Amino acid sequence: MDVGGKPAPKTRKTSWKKDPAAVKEDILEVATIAFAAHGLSGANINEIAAKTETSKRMIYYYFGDKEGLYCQVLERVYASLRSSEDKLNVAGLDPVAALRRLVHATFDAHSNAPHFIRLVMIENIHNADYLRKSEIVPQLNRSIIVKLEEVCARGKAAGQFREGANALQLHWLISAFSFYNVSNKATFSASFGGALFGRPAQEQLKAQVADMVLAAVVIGYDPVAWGADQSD
Amino acid sequence: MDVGGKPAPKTRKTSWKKDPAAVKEDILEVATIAFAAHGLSGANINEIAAKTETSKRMIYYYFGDKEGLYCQVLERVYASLRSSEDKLNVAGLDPVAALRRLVHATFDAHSNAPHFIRLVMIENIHNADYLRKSEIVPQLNRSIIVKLEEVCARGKAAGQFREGANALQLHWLISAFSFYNVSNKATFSASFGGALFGRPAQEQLKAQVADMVLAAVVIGYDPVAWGADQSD
DNA sequence: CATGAATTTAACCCACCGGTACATTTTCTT
DNA sequence: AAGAAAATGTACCGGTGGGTTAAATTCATG
Repeated sequence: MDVGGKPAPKTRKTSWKKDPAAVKEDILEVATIAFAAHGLSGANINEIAAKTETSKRMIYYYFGDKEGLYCQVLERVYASLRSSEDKLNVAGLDPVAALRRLVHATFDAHSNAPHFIRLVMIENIHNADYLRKSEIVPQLNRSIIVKLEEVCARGKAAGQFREGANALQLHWLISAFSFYNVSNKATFSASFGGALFGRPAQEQLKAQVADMVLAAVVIGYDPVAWGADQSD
Repeated sequence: MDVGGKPAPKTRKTSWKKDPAAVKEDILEVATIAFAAHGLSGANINEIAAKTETSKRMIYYYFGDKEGLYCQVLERVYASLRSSEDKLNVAGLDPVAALRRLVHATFDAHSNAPHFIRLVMIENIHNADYLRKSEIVPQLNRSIIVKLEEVCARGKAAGQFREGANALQLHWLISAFSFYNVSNKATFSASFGGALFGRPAQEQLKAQVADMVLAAVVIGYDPVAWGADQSD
């Protein structure tokens, strides 16, 4: 009955909010930070609840248990990163420029999404047990592959890309750089110093990485960034 | 009596062993697996103790507390990986071949050291707080940089490598591939399928990665592996 | 306003687990 | 043999923290 859906959820009458969506969002926001900081077993539900506008009981009311909360945090953060990737439009660009733009954007997106990185690290510690249960994540991830496939196809059609160029492998390559750069910053710095993680070094790294990817895919590409400054 | 120092550790008189080193090793071995599997907070001391030849009491006797145990596990696993790297001798090889060999070896070493990978991941979750306290790890890590520097120097002297080639950046590149390939296997497979993680695909990936690194560093290098099979 | 469903509060429970107390056994030294 | 020191066994503690119980409050609806 009544197709129009529920009455606009914004109408708060007197004292209470009765705004479940907002409460859930609040919990997810806090939980994201907590799980990203301490992991699944390391995060503390009481602490999470304390930083919330609501109470521990509500966490269990809406999410069932700790794992349920964790799963939704995971899905939310995946969706957020992929949506930031989707904003990128490379359809009009020359394939080489498009690919370079994609590499730069992925590198930056990872740099700017530390919560995502940490949660994926944590999920890998758990052998992706929770991610595998998700129905939305695999679908989310299609989009980046589609985008790369499209660029590859155009590059090959233009005779610029090698025939072996492969979207999945490309994504693996680009992700490896971009992910490791954030995920292993702590141990890498502890082992070798922080020289690579300052502003200029990161820009140079980004340019070099793009150059490497292009050199791998583009026929006769002549890398320029290695040892030189390069901007987009 | 007896010459050679302590009485051969095998001579058990009556009941006890009196072999603290072996007991510690046993504990570290079990703890490595446990911490790698569940993380610092996730691992359970009682469980670790149960899988040991000895008792929980001994863990605290030798390692003080959980964190003390974790730290020694971490150092042990770092030492193990680096020592496997040290076995590799590239001094006699042409710089290009030497670098390719180094990439391949690093890739394989990471593939074959899942415990190391997981513990480094876990340590990154903890912002390398424990690694930073270690005195031996930074020293261990010098050796790989030294080796790369030596190859770079030879490559430049021979006019084969770009002047911008830099050992630290190279190590970062090589590690990024090799590490990500193992660390993110679970989530990557969950997201995009396991196609890249079978035997042949891994070999191809390894060859392509080596090709990319070489293309970045070697003047006028013409990549061959992208899309073709290539062995070492 | 009565009713019942949705939402929220406060107090509580209790298993688990990191860590310890204390006694005891074995080995080493002399 | 004796005593010190190292190594080990056993039993226990107590707080932490995930999860629950039951009752109260709010809101939509008739």
